Amino acid sequence: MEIRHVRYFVTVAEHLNVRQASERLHVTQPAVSRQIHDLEDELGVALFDRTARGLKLTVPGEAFLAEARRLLAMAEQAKRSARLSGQGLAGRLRIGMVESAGWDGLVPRAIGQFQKEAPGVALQIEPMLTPRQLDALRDDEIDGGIVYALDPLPADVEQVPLARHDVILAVPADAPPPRSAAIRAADLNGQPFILFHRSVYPAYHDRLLAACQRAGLTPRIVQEVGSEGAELTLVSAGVGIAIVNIANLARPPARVRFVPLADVSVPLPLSFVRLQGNRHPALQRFTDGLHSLSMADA
Amino acid sequence: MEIRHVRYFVTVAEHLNVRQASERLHVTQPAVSRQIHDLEDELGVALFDRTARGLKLTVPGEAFLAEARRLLAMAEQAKRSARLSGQGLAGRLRIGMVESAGWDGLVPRAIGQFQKEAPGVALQIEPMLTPRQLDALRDDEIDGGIVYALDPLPADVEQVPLARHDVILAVPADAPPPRSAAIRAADLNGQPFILFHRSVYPAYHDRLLAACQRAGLTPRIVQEVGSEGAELTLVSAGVGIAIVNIANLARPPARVRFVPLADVSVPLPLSFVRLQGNRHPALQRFTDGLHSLSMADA
DNA sequence: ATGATTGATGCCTTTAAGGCATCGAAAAAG
DNA sequence: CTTTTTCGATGCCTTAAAGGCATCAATCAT
Repeated sequence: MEIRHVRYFVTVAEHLNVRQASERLHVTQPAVSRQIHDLEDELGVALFDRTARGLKLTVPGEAFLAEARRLLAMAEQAKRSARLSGQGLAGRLRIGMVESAGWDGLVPRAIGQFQKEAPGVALQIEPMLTPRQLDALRDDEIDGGIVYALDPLPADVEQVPLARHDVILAVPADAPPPRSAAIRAADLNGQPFILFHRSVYPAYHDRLLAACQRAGLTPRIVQEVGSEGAELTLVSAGVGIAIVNIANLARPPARVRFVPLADVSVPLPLSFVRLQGNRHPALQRFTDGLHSLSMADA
Repeated sequence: MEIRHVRYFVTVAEHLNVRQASERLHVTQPAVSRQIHDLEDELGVALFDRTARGLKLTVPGEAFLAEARRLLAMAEQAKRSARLSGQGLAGRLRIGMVESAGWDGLVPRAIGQFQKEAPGVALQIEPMLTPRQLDALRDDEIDGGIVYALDPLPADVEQVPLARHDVILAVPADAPPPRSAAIRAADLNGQPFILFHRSVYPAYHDRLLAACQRAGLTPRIVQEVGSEGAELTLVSAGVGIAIVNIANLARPPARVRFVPLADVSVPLPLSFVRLQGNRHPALQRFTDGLHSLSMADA
């Protein structure tokens, strides 16, 4: 039994007339007649009663008709599903993302645009720090990632540069306002510092401290925490000050004031990454969207 | 796209190896290879990534695989459904029945046996009087009927004789017991009679009265009702006596006593009827069951 | 290096679907 | 009641497509 048999059968059952059905199917009447007979032979059951005025469905014919209609619908569904998936318009797309990338700038715009042009894709944004994302890519837990590319990336990882973030000083809102618009790092020696623990993101940790050293600052670290969010919580509480991602300007905590640092810079290249040769169509569509938006920005 | 393409695809997807799949499918490797390519061409999507070590499903391939499995299952289901229906082992069977036929004898046994051998068939028993059943047969409201064949049946109705019922006298339980085992009709002249209205079943009505006349009884009818059940209700209430179907012996009302009539007989040939040429497989199976049981009885 | 896999391809055979002409039966029209 | 039309079925041939065989190129394992 092939789909053709089923298609012919349903058409004949709808017309109860072989000739009309054959016209609709764009084949000759004997061809349809024979296919119906072949189908009946295979099923071992008469699907129609033949009369001089046309055909009449038998009881097994009616039973088969109901199933046949569902079968044809499902065949169409299968084709559509594969095609949509091939165009990146259906399925699931798992994207890892450093939290700070989502608050403003290119990334939220890209996500919005993608959901508009591919509403059939279930976009799963997974908040993750950069090192974890690179592992997740390998283990096929995510299809793409939005990371800070501090270390050189593995050779089989493709990269789309998105933005360049940097760091800024966060101080309690009730601290005395700085004398100038930007603070010099050396003036912060002795102040209580809050920092994330090195294991969270070693490369970032190392570069941040190196930049401070270069500017003549050896921060007196009073507390180490697990995330940048936790740093800002402690700054809000007045426990100390911290050097954090400039992206936090787009989501300022009420009790924190941000102050530019004149002589400390840790370039944070925000990038979209994916495994080279990954042919996931929705991923390709997402990548293209990012590309065109980052072109437009530049 | 034909079912063959889908079947080949699923087999290849399960082995991720064209040669192994081709062995399983009992065709050569190039044949499978080509069918998969044809399918991909039609869908406009690569379903597999080809590597030197074998194949790997693409994202659209995975999407299609899920649908393809359901499609194959449904194709099998459709075939099975038609075949079972053809053997009278699935579907629905609507049987009209005069109520009194179901209480005892061949009919309940036949129904029980049928449900045992064809549990997939939904057997719908529709209680109906004989004239209504003959109309219902015509209008395709029922597939077969269990009737009293008093009048000659229409030419296009087939008949399986099942049993011969007759009539019996029903009197209130608290009436004085009869002097002899059987009563003579003439002794009932003047007694209050309850009868069903002629329109309910004219042929039965006429024969019953004719049989009474022959035995010298002109019943004094005090009430006409719509069914035999209603007659027995009034007999229970002591309103009068009635001549009813002997099948009521198998379901005696508490306040009614049945007494044989020595000289009144209205043969009631219980028959199974169906339209000639009706090829309904479950109906055929049901008819065969009745036939074999009625043979066994005789 | 080399032999053993892998899937792909060219060429041919075989199978089956499709087309044309026609048949026989039955209903509709005369 | 005959004639005509319409119905699906069938025989014969053509065409299209699936299948088989031999072979290839690429890759991996030895």
